[in-house]
This record gives sequence, structure tokens and C-alpha cells, in this order.
Amino acid sequence: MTGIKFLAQQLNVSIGTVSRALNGKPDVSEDTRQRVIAAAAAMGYAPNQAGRSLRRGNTNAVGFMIELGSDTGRNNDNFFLGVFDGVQATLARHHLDLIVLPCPTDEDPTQYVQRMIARRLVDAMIISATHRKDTRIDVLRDARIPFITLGRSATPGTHPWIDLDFDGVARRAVDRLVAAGHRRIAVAVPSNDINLGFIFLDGYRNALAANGLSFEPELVFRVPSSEQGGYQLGHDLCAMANRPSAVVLNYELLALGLYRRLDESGLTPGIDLAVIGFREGPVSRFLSPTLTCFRLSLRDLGIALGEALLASIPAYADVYPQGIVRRIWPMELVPGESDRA
Amino acid sequence: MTGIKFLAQQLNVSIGTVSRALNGKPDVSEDTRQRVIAAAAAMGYAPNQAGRSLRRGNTNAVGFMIELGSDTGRNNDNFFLGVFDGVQATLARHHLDLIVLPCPTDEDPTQYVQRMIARRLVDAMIISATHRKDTRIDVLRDARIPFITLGRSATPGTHPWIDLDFDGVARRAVDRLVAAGHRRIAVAVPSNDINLGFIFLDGYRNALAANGLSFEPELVFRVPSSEQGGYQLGHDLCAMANRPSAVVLNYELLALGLYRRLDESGLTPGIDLAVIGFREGPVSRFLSPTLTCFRLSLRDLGIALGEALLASIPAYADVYPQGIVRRIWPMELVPGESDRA
DNA sequence: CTGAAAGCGCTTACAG
DNA sequence: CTGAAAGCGCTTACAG
Repeated sequence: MTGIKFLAQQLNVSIGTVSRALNGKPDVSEDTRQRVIAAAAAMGYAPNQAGRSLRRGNTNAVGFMIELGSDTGRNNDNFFLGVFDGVQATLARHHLDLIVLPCPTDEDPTQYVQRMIARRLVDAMIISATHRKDTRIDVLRDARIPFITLGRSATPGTHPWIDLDFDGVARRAVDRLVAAGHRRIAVAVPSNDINLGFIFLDGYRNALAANGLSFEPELVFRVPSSEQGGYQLGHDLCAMANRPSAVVLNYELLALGLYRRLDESGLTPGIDLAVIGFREGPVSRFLSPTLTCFRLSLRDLGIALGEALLASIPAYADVYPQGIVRRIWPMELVPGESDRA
Repeated sequence: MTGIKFLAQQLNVSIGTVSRALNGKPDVSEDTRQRVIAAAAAMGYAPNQAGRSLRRGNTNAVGFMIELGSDTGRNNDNFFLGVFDGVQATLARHHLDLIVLPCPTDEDPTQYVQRMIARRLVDAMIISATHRKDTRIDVLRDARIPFITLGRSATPGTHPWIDLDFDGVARRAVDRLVAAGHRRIAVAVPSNDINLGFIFLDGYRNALAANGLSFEPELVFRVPSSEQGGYQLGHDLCAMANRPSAVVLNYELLALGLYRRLDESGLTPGIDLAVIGFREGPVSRFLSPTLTCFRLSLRDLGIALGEALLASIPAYADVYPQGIVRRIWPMELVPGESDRA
């Protein structure tokens, strides 16, 4: 005798009436509805999700999968928390909850996704850090679960995605450096097969070409997306006979390790080496010199992700009639002191 | 016709037999068990969690609540991701899943907890960033849900907790600075009523007293736990007529803003002002000068959190016979260059 | 406007 | 060793 049964007994009505009153169904007298709502609030009643899910066939929850093991997961600074906030703002409008699903380090991400959707823990999913070939997409597509990816992938599908403008950032960074007179411009990209690395590198190559500069493989540095990776980048740069005069980073925290390594060699960012970082974060503003980078609103990105996901779910398609969203998220240049050289 | 029913029909057995086979019940012939397991794997069957939860009365999931809105939440995802990993390592041994529950910015945390447990989304909870008075604890206690807090609180209860050694860190930092000759030592604590601030400040006061130094209120700086807060701290320090020679931080990222602000005034950490940070992270190692701080293994902390939580759940108490854990988590000093002054 | 009843997908005593 | 059946807590056609 718990839950709705107990509540119904207290009020001397049937459980059906309680359910209808609480779910805002029209065919309940206003008086009864008020009594039920008051009693529910008083005893802190909320419907058991298992019972509701089983009956309705949905969970009213959206899952956001993150990976704990990878570089990209572990070093994301404040990226995800900001995005979660925005996603939730969208979901809250529809009384949906966001549940974050952290894939264990030692579990295969694809298997994890499979397990979560087979258990019907969530109605829809958001996956991030897409790889060039990403089998999670295959699993989600085959399961016919609504999903959106934060990041493009070469794995085909008709799913929606939103991705940061890696291409545009790389191009504008190169253009800006060329305009300032730089001719030997290095680039740092991830050492794993996360898709954004390929896009960033393409943007870099295209920008070089557009500026009449030749692409030199020795100026491409593949380093882990972490402060340590930045340190390694600095180390490699310092060891070069013919050091480039500028470097474009694909991840903002690389700057921290890079700055440190340059300092150890008596070099100053912005004077001895122009640096353009990636995403603006608290770190970029408080480094000395401040980091030239690109701004975006994580919350707005999260809001858009949530909306694009809902747009792909038939039940919400009329509220968000945008169809299948595939969108490059713009980022705005924030000039700093690090590329004055 | 889905799920277990479909599977049973394919195999020409009853759904009861399928369930028993998959759940490792003894009274199933080995031959049948193998056939069922093979078929389940082939069609990617996993029991619908709603059906299972409803019947069993549990969810096999543990919730870890984080707050997106607060300073403490927003600036800590490197902290949490490491802890999640450890918690999951413990839970995985028992086929329990970790589900992260991010409380929306605009929802009251206590109400959020109430809603999550009333819905029976998880069997047990971990809450973090405990406040001095924390009504979430009251709600969880009243609901008789097993839970553990990452952080102590003045709110009473018989629940387990694990907390970082804020007291010990503050004392050792002061002792170390005094040993190096410092007499005017400032401290930075959070500007909100998160409990760790009170503990840290107490440790600082006690250490001053133990070293025969008097406590001066003007040397206590209440700043937000963020890079910006560190910048503000630097600003306040630079404005003082009689500047302290050292400062102890309660949050590692304060160092970043502090370094920047000192730099703007032509001051160098470790020369003009000794700085001892809090938790060792990638940032502390790559700052110039490197930050003297304190080390802990986030994964081990997470493992211990998971174990202590399970120890408080009757069904697991025999595996983890440690009773109600209330434990101060030790942190190890990592000398850096920032307190050489 | 309200109640009685079916049924969502499971697990588990209970028969046989 | 296996099947038939009850029942977990809900929601929702269906009667009245």
C-alpha cells in the first residue's frame, strides 16, 4: 500500500481519479483536482517512474552520454557542465529530465550505448565526442531511438547533429596570422581519431592554400588534448631548427602547457611565438598573455541541442518544426595578447 | 509482442524460463540456458528496466547529483569526472549503473532531490558540495533512501560521508609557510555557505594559534571559487597597504586569476607573494611558477565513495562490512615553485 | 464526473 | 526442469 493507492485511499477516490487529476486530464471536477493536488503535495507524492514508464512506454528522460576514459572526456574543463545547463533548459519546458550517462573507462562505448537503450532507460540520447567512424551511431540508428550527436562523423545516418565550427576557426586563425605577417604557421590537432581533428586540419590546409602558402607536414603536431599535450607541443616546437612563428591550437587548455614550456625556454607567447587558442574559457582570460581565442555560449549550444533533438521526435515535431537539424555552431573571435607577435 | 515475450516465442519456451535463464537462476537446464543466452545476445535483448524495476522494487542505478548553477559546480568538472570513474568501478562489480543527475540552475536543489527520489529513478544517491545547513540531507533521511555525502555538513544525520581533508590542508599550508618565515598569511575561502569553507577557515585559525600567530580578520578573503575569484583576490591583495607575504587558497583555480592579477602589478608568485594552492590538477603543474598544492586520487576517492555507499545498504552490507563510514580523505603535499618566497 | 478493469514487461513463488 | 499466473504502480479506454 504505497504510492497512488495510498493517496487514493486517503482521499476516498479511485486511483484512476488521482491519476487523472494529477496529470491534468480534463474530465475531473475542479474540486476533486484541488483536493488531490493538495494531498499529493502534502505527502510528497510523485508517480513511480517505473510504473509510469511501463504503462506509457516512455521514460520522460533524455540521456547525455559522456566518456570518462578518453582525453576528450577527461579534459573538457567546463565544457559539458555548461552544455548540460542549456539542454536542461529546453527539456524542462516539456517536463523532461536530463540524465547524464557516463560510460565507464573499461566499457566499450558502443556496448554501453546498446545496453542503455535496450534497458529503455531514456527515450532519446545525445552523444558527444564523435569519432570519424562512430559505431554508436549505427547502434542508435538500428534501435530507432531518437538521438543527436554533438559533433559530425563520417558514419552515415539521417540523424541530426550540431558541431562547433572547427573549420571556420582554423581558417580565421590562419587568415589572422597571415594578415599579421606570419608565413610559417603550425597547427596542433588531437592524437586520436576524434572527428573534429580531421575537420580542423582540413580548415587549416584550405586556409593555407587560400593564402598562397604551402602545406608542410612537419608543422602538424598531433598531441593529446590536455595541458600535458600542450607542454609536449611546446617541447617539440622548441626543438625545431626552423621554428614556426605561430601556432593554432585546436583545444584551449593546450595553451597552458605550451605557455609553461615556452617559459622554461625563456620564450614568451605573443612575442616569440604567436598563439591562437580554441575556445574561450576562464583559463584563456587569465593567462598571461591572455589567449586569442573564439567565443561561444555553451548554454545556447545546449538549448539548441535540446531543441534539435526534440525536433527529431515525432511527438514534439510540431513544437519544433525545424526538421532534421544539421548545424555548424558559429564562434566569435576574441582577440587577446597571445598573437601580437 | 516485444522484449521477453518475443524472445520466449522464438525459443518455444515460457517467459518465466527465459527470465530464469538470463538471471542465472539455478533451476534451468544447462541446455535451455545456453539457447536462451545465445538468442538474447543475437537479438540484443536486455530486460526493459521499467518492467524489472516495477517487479523488483529497485532500479539497479545509483544517482550522483551535481549542481550546475553554483560556483562550485560549474568549475569542477575535472573533479567530478575523475570521481565518477571511481564510483563506477565500485558499482560495476555489482552490476549497478551510475547515473549523473544534474540539478537545473533554476530548480531548488532540495526540491530536485525530492522529485528524483519520489520518482524512484535510483536506489541510492550521492550528493556533493554539501552546505553548512543542507536540507537535501533532511529529505534523503526522511525518504529512507540510502545516500552518502561528499562533504560534511552541520545538518545532523546518521548517514555516511567522505570529505577532503580541508582542515589538514589548511594547517599544513600554514605550518609550511610559518616554517619558511612567513608571519602575515592570508587565506581565501568561498563566498557562499558551502561547508568546506568553514572547515578550511577553522584549520587556518587553529594553525595560526598553534604557531603563536594572531588571527586577523582582514587577512580572510571571501571570493567566488573561480578564476575570476582569484583575480579579485589578487586585486584586493595588491590594494593593501600592509600586504601579507603569503596566501593559502582553498580552490586550485583561484591561482590562475591570482597569478594574472599579480603579473599585471609586476609581482611574481613565489617571489613577491608565496602561494599555496589546494588540489593538484593539470593546471597547477603547468602554471609558471608551478603551484605548491595537495594531491589526491580522484578515482580512489570515487571507489571509496561507492564502497561506503554500498556499505550503508543492507543488501550489500555483508560485502562491505565497514558500517557507517565517516572519513576524512587525506591529501599529500606536492611542493611547487609558488611558495619559495 | 468517477470507478472498475485491463495491461505495460518483467520476476518469482507455486504447481506439476 | 518448466509453465501458468500473480502482481509490482501506473495510465487510460470503457462503462455508467
